[in-house]
Amino acid sequence: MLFLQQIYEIMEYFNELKATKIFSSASEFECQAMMFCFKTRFKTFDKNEKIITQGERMEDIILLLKGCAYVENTDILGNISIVMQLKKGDVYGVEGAYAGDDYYKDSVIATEKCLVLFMNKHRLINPCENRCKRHDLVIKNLMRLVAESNIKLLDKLTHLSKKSTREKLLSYLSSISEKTKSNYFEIPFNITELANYLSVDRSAMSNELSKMKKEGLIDYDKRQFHLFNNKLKF
Amino acid sequence: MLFLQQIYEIMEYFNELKATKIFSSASEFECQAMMFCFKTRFKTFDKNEKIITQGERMEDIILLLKGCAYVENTDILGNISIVMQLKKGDVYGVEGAYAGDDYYKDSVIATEKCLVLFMNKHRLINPCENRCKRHDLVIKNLMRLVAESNIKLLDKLTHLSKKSTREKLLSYLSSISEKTKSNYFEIPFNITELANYLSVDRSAMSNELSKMKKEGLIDYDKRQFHLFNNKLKF
DNA sequence: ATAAATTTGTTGTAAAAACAACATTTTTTA
DNA sequence: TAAAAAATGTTGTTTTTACAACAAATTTAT
Repeated sequence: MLFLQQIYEIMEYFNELKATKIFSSASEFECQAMMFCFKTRFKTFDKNEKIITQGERMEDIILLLKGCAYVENTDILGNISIVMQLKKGDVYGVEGAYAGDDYYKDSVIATEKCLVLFMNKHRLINPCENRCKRHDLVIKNLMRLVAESNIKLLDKLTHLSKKSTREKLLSYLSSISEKTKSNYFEIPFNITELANYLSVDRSAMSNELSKMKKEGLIDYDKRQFHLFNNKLKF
Repeated sequence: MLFLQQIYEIMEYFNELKATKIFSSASEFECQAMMFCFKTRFKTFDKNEKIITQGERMEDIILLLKGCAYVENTDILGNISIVMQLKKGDVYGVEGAYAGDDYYKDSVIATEKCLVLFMNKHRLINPCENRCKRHDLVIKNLMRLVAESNIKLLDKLTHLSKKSTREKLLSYLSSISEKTKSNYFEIPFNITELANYLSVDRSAMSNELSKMKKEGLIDYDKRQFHLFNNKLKF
């Protein structure tokens, strides 16, 4: 009964699985095998519903198949902060699982209607006895995800560790410039989001951007930026 | 010839390998097998010598077996910043390898005499055909390392994204308090290092700490801190 | 197409941080 | 153990930032 239900679910949601980084290269049959192997469950959540509750026992890693959610942490003093946003294809819990956490360190809350895949953490992170063929690949994909997240965090830290708003901006903009190999590029944030990303006051940042434009260091319009490296380099 | 040399090297350095997180559970024989599998090379570096050069083609992941080093990045504008410190047992290059980087994104420089193990990144991250028995475990250990690094970075980001020095301090101190499950604890930094970690001016931070002490929020002496939660919570 | 909501740029003010300079204490090392 | 080096605490000054308030522009929804 449960067995059949799972088969049906995978048939129903295979396209969503296929679209994720961690299952992208698996066939429907292989997905089925893994679904049993990882003891998966699909579940839908409404907007504002709690998908994961901070402090509860951590049995599963989740994969967001549809919708958006955010990771929220409440510290010992009761301060609540949004740790990150999750979108389609993102996972939560991998780091904790590998680091040996027994309890969820954050809550995950649906920003809109979500479809979530729960996977048993032990089954997922330990290559299985019967070596279901694609497990190694899933682990590698998982590792890539964590590695990429690491790189993003390190980038952000580089910017945030600059003292002034201007330095933060230049650190950010030049990193984008480096990535795109161009000094004319589009950023993935609007101004408000950028201020939020850099943890600075929006109006102060907007002000600083204006100054930099006046000084001829940069030019910008909406998300389109132009870095005048000749003015910046020595 | 080379073959014999490698055997000798592993015999010579087995204790160092054993002491690292990624090879801790492997026997000498298994280490030998893996060393061939990963095409390893041991190499020593003097103080201030460059172990890895930013921009060069990335073939290897390195594991620091003896000594200390630091990771240094030069951005597009020519600004140099220290990304992190490496100590015995730390690896560099794993994230880049999994993220598919072709070139080293940073330089690694020895702070003192170092012994370094170079491992071919492809061999290391792809479970091998002949399935040398411990490879899976090494990959899992590697993943744990990256996962833990991720958690640390996220922690630091939480603190740095606070706007005021006081908030940064409280965020940091309460996270330690949470980890140690006590409001009386020792921090792993001295005051100067803490200011550096939190990216704030040392003297300003010292001043802020004094104020907080006067206000009865905290008490401290050297690295020993006491958080008065009752004063902090609402 | 219009109204409503959101984002953006600007300004002035108050608060906070960086910076510099220095005396004192602590730690290191010769 | 003495001398040197490094870390720490304190203060005053200058610079920068956050914050608040608001008008203008842009985007979204109806």
